[in-house]
Amino acid sequence: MSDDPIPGATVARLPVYLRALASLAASGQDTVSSADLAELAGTQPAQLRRDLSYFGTFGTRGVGYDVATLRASLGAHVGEDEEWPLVLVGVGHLGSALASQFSQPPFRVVAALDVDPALVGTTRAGVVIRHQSEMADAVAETGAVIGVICTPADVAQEVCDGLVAAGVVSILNFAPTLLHTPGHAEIRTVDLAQELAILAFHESHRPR
Amino acid sequence: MSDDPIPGATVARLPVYLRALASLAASGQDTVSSADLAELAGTQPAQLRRDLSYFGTFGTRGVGYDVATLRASLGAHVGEDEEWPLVLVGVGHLGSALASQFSQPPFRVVAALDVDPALVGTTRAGVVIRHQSEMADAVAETGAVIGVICTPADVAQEVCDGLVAAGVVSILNFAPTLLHTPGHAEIRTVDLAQELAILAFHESHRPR
DNA sequence: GCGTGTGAACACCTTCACAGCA
DNA sequence: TGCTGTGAAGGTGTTCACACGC
Repeated sequence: MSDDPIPGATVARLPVYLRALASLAASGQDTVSSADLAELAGTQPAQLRRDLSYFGTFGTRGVGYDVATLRASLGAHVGEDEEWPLVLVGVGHLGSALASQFSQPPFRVVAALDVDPALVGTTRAGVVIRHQSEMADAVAETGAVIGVICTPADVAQEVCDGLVAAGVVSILNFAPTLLHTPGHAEIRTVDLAQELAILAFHESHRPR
Repeated sequence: MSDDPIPGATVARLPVYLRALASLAASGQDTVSSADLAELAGTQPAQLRRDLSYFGTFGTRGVGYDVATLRASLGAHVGEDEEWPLVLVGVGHLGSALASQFSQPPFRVVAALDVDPALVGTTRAGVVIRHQSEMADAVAETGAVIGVICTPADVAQEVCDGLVAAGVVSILNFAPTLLHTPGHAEIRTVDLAQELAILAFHESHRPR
């Protein structure tokens, strides 16, 4: 019941629930119903209850959920207790944006790499940018566990290979290309233009 | 069979197929099997054939698909023939990155807005940044159809309201917050940190 | 009474496996 | 023979609806 297989769709919603809980906590609310929390998270109440049921029993019937308790429990399951050191490869505009976005707990950018000599030596999110050729050293020294690729698409595969070789097995890829990997690293590709294309599809099929 | 309801999951894969087809076309290949195209797109052959079947019959049994024909047909369904004018709100690092990413056909950034006086008047992707207060005018003058929100989370909702008021009904939101809308505009929220959290979840549940 | 937790029904999506056609 | 197109099967995710406990 605790580490049975959690549906991927449920995992994807956990961060949303956590954010909603954080804002409830910030506004001083200490109890919340599945209806209200679902509303905040953009889901259905039944969906929310089902999702939570994979992790245990948190609510009180007739009352709802204790915000602080639920938040702590979910947070622990998502790994919010540990700190996740990231290595960022490619520090153009996108990389710079992510450097700050991804420096909030439980994440922290501990290394940033680029090939541009003009960028090497400058700072992002409190980290000095090093040259990409130092990847293996940078990963070893900082203990980075998750790699974030923000390079152009044509070099993303070799960057990915380098990260895997350096021991990074979780990779978030923002380059619009499919990455292949020898071992079983986990790679998630976020394709920004894809979302836009989906929007265009719906727009062009909109009933007029 | 042509405009029956297309599964959302299929729609989400179309951009991937189109990119794969583009790279095949670029490399001079004029025919491709479902197995090869699926490989390039990171899917299963049966999946690919099923997806294509929603749009018609494109292949030749025993042979495969004509790259150019398939590409043109899918492209038409996705709206690649028209040009989609975008209005970009919030031109920090993320907005700047998207300005260039989103200026490739069939998309074009036709207006960019920000509140920072230091940014107003400067140029991104060939467009001069205007002050956010001119949103209604900017949309009206440029005919922007899709809005892209790259502002901080705390102002995203009012930006969203402004866009809807200006007549923009398709919105891509990169601020980490849930947007509500009065009418039935279509809003897709891309939460960059969410993907990272999913990665952390898997990493912390990785068998050791 | 009220809201959770959950079996059961449902809808959606993916995969299999093979008939059908070049 | 080779590969597509697709009914049928299987799997995954969502919603219903109600028993249960505060």
